[in-house]
Amino acid sequence: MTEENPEEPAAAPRRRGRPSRKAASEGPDARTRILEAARTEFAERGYDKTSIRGIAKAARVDAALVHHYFGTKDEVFAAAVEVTFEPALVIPTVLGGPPEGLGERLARFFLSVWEDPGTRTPLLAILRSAVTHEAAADVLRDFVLRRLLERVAAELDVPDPTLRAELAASHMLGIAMLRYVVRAEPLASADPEDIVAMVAPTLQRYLAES
Amino acid sequence: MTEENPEEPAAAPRRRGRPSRKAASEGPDARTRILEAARTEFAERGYDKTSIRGIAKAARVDAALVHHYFGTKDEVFAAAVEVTFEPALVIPTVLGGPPEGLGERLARFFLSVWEDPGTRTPLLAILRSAVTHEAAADVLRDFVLRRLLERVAAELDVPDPTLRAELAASHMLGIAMLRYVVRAEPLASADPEDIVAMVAPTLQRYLAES
DNA sequence: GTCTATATCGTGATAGAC
DNA sequence: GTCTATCACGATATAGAC
Repeated sequence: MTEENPEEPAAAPRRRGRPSRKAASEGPDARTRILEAARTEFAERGYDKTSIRGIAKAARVDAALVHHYFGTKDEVFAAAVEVTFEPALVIPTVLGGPPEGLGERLARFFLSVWEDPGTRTPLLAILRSAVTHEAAADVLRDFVLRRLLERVAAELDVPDPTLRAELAASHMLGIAMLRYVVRAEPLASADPEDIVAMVAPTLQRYLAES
Repeated sequence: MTEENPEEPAAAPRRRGRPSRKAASEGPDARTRILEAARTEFAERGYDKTSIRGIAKAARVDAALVHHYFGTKDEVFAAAVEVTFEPALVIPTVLGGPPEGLGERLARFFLSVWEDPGTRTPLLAILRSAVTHEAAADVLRDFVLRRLLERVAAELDVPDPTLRAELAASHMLGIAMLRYVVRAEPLASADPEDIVAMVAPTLQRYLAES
């Protein structure tokens, strides 16, 4: 993991003549590269172990440039995990439709979000960091949980809707931990649809059954 | 008396005259104090943010003494979370008794372990560290999960027993995350028995129902 | 046994040259 | 805009005095 970078498209064959001025800055511009590098670094290492220098190296820029664009490390993190993640998006997808399919729709939506690397990376960054970094824990509590749970809970016709919604969330969080963070078998290699089939009835009971 | 409580940084009033040689070594001996301090430090801050100096300060000893007794930081961590946690203990308690009460016994056992600070602290240390520190993740995978799950799974009379046992574990892990690590409401303040009542049927379904 | 002193390194952040 | 140079700090770990 020294020089090669995932973004670099297929090691172009060695060109002759004078090197292009853009040789070291192919692909997206520096700002975007920094943001992407920050996301994957925070996702893989968590907040504490991620360094500005490490982000800079992954983005193939100078460390000072990271500060120049984003300021402090906290601000880099905030920018990296700032999720458009509009919670409204989940409402029609999951809550719409027949109530008896709620658990299955939620389980499938949850897994699809985590199976897609594009959406998984910032979530991993938040999860890996929330355990020790208070600002990340705030993001998890206030955005991922509160804004989402209170909307879901508002639609439920059960006693203790917020507690039930949170228990459902705790199960999904635990699955994310074991499957994507700790990578414990057999869950880490299980077929997503098998997980959906097993988990859906649980979510259904929490959210729709009294 | 909490005179040697690590949370209270030695609030002893400033004494006059020549310091007693024992002033800094009241209570348990240094080795025990270091171990206890290490447990709470790792539990509260996670592996990365915990420093040998911090442990030494909490234990009111010199930092070099920590190295002298336990070696490197990794070895301090291993000693701190080395859980006697005999998995055999859980077998009769939980698996014994009528099968239809399995979920409830497991839920109650799980919460009792986490509600007791004595058993919670090393588990918190493992959980907070496993997210970023590979050695801690190994402990979580190999000891807390594998040794426990494979015994439980061996007793189950359902298809996919290990996957089902792990799904049950994922739910409990998620509850531990939200209640004890992230402290998200309303789960963080919920009555343990209410949680048992809600979660028991879920565990029951995973472990005993086909 | 305990602690002082230190070697060595990596961190976040800033100032300022080009 | 980009990068060099540097500051101030705290980390692990060790050598060795008493």
